[in-house]
Amino acid sequence: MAHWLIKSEPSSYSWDRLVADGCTNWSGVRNFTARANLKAMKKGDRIFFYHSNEGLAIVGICEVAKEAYPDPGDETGRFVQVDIAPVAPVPKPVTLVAIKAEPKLADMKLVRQGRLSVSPVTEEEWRLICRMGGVKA
DNA sequence: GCCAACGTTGGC
DNA sequence: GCCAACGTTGGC
Repeated sequence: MAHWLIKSEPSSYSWDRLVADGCTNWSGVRNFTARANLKAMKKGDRIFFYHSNEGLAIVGICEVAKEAYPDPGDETGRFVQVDIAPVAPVPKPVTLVAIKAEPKLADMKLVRQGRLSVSPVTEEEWRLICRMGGVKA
């Protein structure tokens, strides 16, 4: 199973809102690298939910509920969306500061390519961040 | 609110 | 197909 990280500004769509909604379509991605990642997602893959601009931390874990399908909001028909559902909150949100302070996470896409909104997370990174966040395995 | 990074667009 | 201009993202 692959792991991923998606970002959202809490002011536009927060973790709390995802929990309240139970499921949502992750649309509006207009970046080819991010799109490639969306397309690679498989049902059941786990995803870190990161709050950008405010909070700056990984606050929750969600999963792919439906694999990539066309984003109806995209007039060009080139982009896709997936459906995601919340799995569990991260008890101790893992901040960007903490991630940057951890040498083992220095190569994370989140750090290396800050603007990418959908990025892959390696197995090692996933486990370490879960530990840092107090997530039970 | 500013600014740096970087991806996309469009003219040539 | 290259490259400059532009727009957007996101950390600070």
